This record gives sequence, C-alpha cells and structure tokens, in this order.
Amino acid sequence: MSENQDKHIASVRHSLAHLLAATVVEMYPGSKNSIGPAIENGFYQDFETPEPISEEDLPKIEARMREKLKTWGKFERREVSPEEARKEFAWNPYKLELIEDFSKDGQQLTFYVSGDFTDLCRGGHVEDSAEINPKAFKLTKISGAYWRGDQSKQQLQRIYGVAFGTPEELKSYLDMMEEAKKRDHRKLGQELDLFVFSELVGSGLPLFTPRGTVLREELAKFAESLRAGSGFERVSIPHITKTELYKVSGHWDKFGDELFLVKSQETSDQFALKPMNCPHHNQIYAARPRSYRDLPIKYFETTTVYRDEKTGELGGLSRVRSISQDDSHAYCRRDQVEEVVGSLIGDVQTLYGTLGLPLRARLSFRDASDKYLGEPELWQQAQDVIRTLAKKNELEYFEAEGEAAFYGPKIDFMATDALGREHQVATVQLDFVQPERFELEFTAEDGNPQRPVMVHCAILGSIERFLSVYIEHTAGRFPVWVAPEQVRILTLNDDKNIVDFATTMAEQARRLGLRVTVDAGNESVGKKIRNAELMKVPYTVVIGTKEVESGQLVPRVRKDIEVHTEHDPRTVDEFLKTVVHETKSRVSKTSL
RNA sequence: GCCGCUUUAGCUCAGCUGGUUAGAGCAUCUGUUUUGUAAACAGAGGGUCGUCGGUUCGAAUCCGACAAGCGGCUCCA
Repeated sequence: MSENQDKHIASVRHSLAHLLAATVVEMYPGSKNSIGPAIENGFYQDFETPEPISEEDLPKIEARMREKLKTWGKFERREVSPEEARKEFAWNPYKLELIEDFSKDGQQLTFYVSGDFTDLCRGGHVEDSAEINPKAFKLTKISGAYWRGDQSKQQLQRIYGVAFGTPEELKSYLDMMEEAKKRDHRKLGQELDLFVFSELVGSGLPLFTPRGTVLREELAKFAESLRAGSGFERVSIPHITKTELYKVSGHWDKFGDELFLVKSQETSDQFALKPMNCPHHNQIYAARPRSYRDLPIKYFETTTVYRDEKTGELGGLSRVRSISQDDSHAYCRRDQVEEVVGSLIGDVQTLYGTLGLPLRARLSFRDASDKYLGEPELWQQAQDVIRTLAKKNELEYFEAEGEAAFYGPKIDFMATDALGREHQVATVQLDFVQPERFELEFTAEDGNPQRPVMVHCAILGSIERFLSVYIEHTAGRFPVWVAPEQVRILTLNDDKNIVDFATTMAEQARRLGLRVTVDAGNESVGKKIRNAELMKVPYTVVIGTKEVESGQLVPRVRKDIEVHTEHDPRTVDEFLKTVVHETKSRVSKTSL
C-alpha cells in the first residue's frame, strides 16, 4: 500500500469516528463523545453514556450510521475562538477540558462540521463522506477505557470499529479474525487436551496435561540443548526466598506489588515466591571468589517464577501468574560481552529458524535522560557491540532509543506467526546494575577486584506465552518431534493376531523413545481415523490381516506434512526408524 | 484493579415474558456389530442450572455480593 493510500484510509477511519460520535449522541440522548482517532484497521470513539451500551446495540448503531452517511456531505473546517468553542461545547465536559488545554498552549482551535454534527477536531478527514464505502466498515466491540488513559479519571465506554477502502478488504480482514478464532490456543488447548485451569487452583495458574507437558518439555529440551552447546551449566534454585534478597537487588521497590508473599510459621522472616531468577543465580556466583580466568561463568535453568498480575490482564496462556522461563545468566568481563551475546543471538536464531518463525529484532538503547544507571561509557560500548552483532548475524533489526531497561541495553526479538501477527519472544539483556548491588566481583589479571557484566537471556521467554504463540502458529499441527502423540496404531478388529501385532509394535516404538498409542477399541476404522485426525496425530497406522501377514504397512500421514517420497509399503522397523530420525533431527517435514 | 458481557452434564449448546420429574448432540458405560482410512446400531448412567444471599406462594429464569471466563482499558481534539 502506498503512503497516499495509507493516509487516505486513515482519514476514512477518522471520519467514521465522527460519524459514530454523531450517531451515538443522536441515538442515546445525554451521551457525550470525547475522543475518537483512527487506529490500526479501524477507529474508536469514547463516550460517556447515561445507560451502558451493549454489544447487541452495535448493529443498530451501524445501520443508523449507514443511513446518516447518505446525507453526511462534506467535512467543513472552521477556525474558532476559545469563547466560541466553550459555548458550543458547554454540554460536554470532555471537550471543555480539551479546549482549555489547547487554548492554554495558544493553539488555534478548529471545528469540523459535517451533516448535522459539529466536533472539535484538528483535522484529517475525507473531503466528502461519499469517499467512505458504506459496505467497508463494521462496529466490532465495546469496552471500557479511562478518560485520557488515567485510572483515577472517569471511565468511558469505547466503541471500536474496523474500516477499509473496499468491502473485499473488510471481508479478508474479518476472515483473518475468523481464522484466528479457530486457532485460538485456549480453544485448541481444550480440544487437543493440552492444559486446563481449575477454579480451586486459581486464575492464571495453568495445569498441563500429559500432552501439554510433552510440548513444554520438548521445546524446553531444545532450548536446553542449545544452551549446553554454548557452554551454559545447569543450576537449580528454590522457588522462594527471604524478601531481603529483593531489597538488595532493588526489585522490592519495582516489583513489590507483583510479589506473592509467603509467611513462615516457624520464623519471623518474610518470604516471597521468586518473580525472577537473577538474584538467586547471583548468590551462586557470589558464593566463592572468581578469577578472570573462570569467566564467562554461565548459569542456566528452566524454572518457574510467580507474579501476581492484575486479574483483568490474565488470559489463557498468554498472561499467567506462574511463568516458566528458560532463563540464563552469564557473568563476563567487558571484553567477553561480544562473544557471549553473539552466541546467544545464534541460539535464538537456531531455535526460531527450526520452528519456522521469522524474527525481527529491536535493539533497545538508552536515550539522553538520566534514568539509566551504570557508566555512560560502558553503555556506549555495549550498544556498539549489540549493533555490530545485529549486523554480523544478519538480523532484521531496528533501533529503539529510550526502550532500554534502566539497568542496561537489550535486544528484544519479535516472531511473526502464520497469520502475520508479531509477538515479543526472546530477549537478551545486559545488566550493569545487579553486579553492583550484589557487589559481584572477580579478580582481574592485575590482582584487583572488578565487576562482571551480567547478560540475561531467555530464548523461549515465558514457556506459557511461547506455547500460546506456537499453538496458534501451528494451529495445533505440531511437527513430529514436538507432537504429544507421534504415532497412533489402529486395529481393524479385535482379532487376537491383529491386536498382538499392534501391541508389539507399540512396545517396540516406545523402547525407541517414540510417543505412540494403540486404539484397539470397538469402533469402525473410519471412526478411529477420524479421532486420530481430530487430535492431529502426525502418523496413523492401520493394522489388519494384510499387515499381520506381510509385516508391511502404509502409514497415513497428516495432510499438512510434506512427504518427500511415495507411500511405499515398508516394514515396521523401517517406519519406526524414520520417525525416530525425524524426532532426533527435529525435522518438521517427513521423508516417508 | 476498572468497565461491559458471560457462566445450564466431561465438551458444544437449547431452555419464550419466573409455574409440574431441566433437554439435545458428542463423549462415557453396557449390549449388538467384527469393521480397510474423517462419525455402525440400540439402551443406560450423568446436572443441588458457578457459589452464597435476597425478592416471591413458587427462581435455571428477577435483584445483590463473590468466584471464574471473555472483550477491552497505549494509540490522544
């Protein structure tokens, strides 16, 4: 899309926000519109309404908008004085507040009039409302939003709409949303039996079933193997700590309200569930004197942290209160930062490359403000290193000034899923502050103590959140190496030879480390195939008299998997060997 | 946390304006059937209608509180 088209569609969306405001004010007397900009894919408008508007009212409002659009006419601009503006909007406290703000800054106030509706607005509309295609917009949802995004202020009702240049574009957008709904990881989690929530356990605390646990473990194992390859050593820490730890680290002030506190009945110490792992890992580092020769020291662990997130923000696996991380901390000398960060970037690329998720990197740097801790010279050096590595690793990247953490610059990775949606996933962060707070040291060549630089990294990030992305990306059709159930063996009937053959084959497969089940139930083959398909099992094998007699089988391969050779009959051994190979080498396309 | 909506069997959902033993499909169990690549047939079991409280002669249905779930709460006239 060209820049002009972008501009035009934004003005269409903005104009629709006006139309929406006019329609609601007309249909719900006493309503006061506040603001309504164009946003990605559409627009919204915030209202104070005497009665709550519900989702069911949207079609009515939409119909009335189309009606009004016919005679809506041109958008006419008029410059007005603050007095005039105040008079016009005496009924609307939100506009009055805006009028005060803008006129205080000496800005020229402007009205835009179209149809029978006048609004305070700085502009950016279509010239004539005939440019708005009445079939290319739709009101979608309704929600609460605070006046000026401020929790302490009046809560308004926000009505959202989507709008495009043509009905076809609208349709393809709505189809995409439909597809996203089908792939919703919460729905698939239920259908594929991956995880559950229990009211007794609490919200935001997912329980993983055997199938879901396989997913977690396979992905974590992959991340662990990359870590091992990069010289990280595994450590293990308890999930609680005295709160003292966070007072030293500085997290107490920052994370205080997200902390789950744990009370001891034995001692007077106050404990907390860990909301992050670095302070614990730091204690392992600090437990003995370190030499420059020992560095970099690299600790790694797959473990769970707990954060008391706001209940309204929880949802499925995307936002949980028990967060499993593949978390690592490397302690290194300044001259080792490049090597350490470089190898982590490589690991991130390997993992996402294997999973088929394209990456984009945001280099989050500091700006000129003084909220950042640590020597500016060290920052500069670290940011240069990051930029150099981004180039060297051929990352698709952009720099974001002011996005750095207060303790150091970082690289945030975003993955694009099969529906084109971008999700923040892996992160590599430099930290100049914690080594200081914990007084971490190593003895340098000259015998003097020095501070190490800390590098935090999570490749999967939060495993729960990653799973939500990955389930939706694959629509539950996991590659063979990740699939909770890799092979399902179906029996044609309950003939003893057939059942024995199937059972023996399953045992053999399990000894090879494969995840296999036997369906010997009293159902038609068609039904059993259907069940296997619904569970998205990659390979299904039917065992009948033919197979028992010949010892050969023709596996049924899940449709999305690309098969590189024909489905020749093959022996059980040959088949299982292929699946084992695919599992070990983490291929997603079968070679059968 | 805040606003709006939702909560009926393991799952997906019916149940009109409050009125007798709350329904269906799938799943489960039991029979029959012995099946060749996306749903065989019959029967049975299963719900204190999210929880607690209220209104009423009477509540799944109306009201309130709590819990859980869903859509949002950054985009600034």
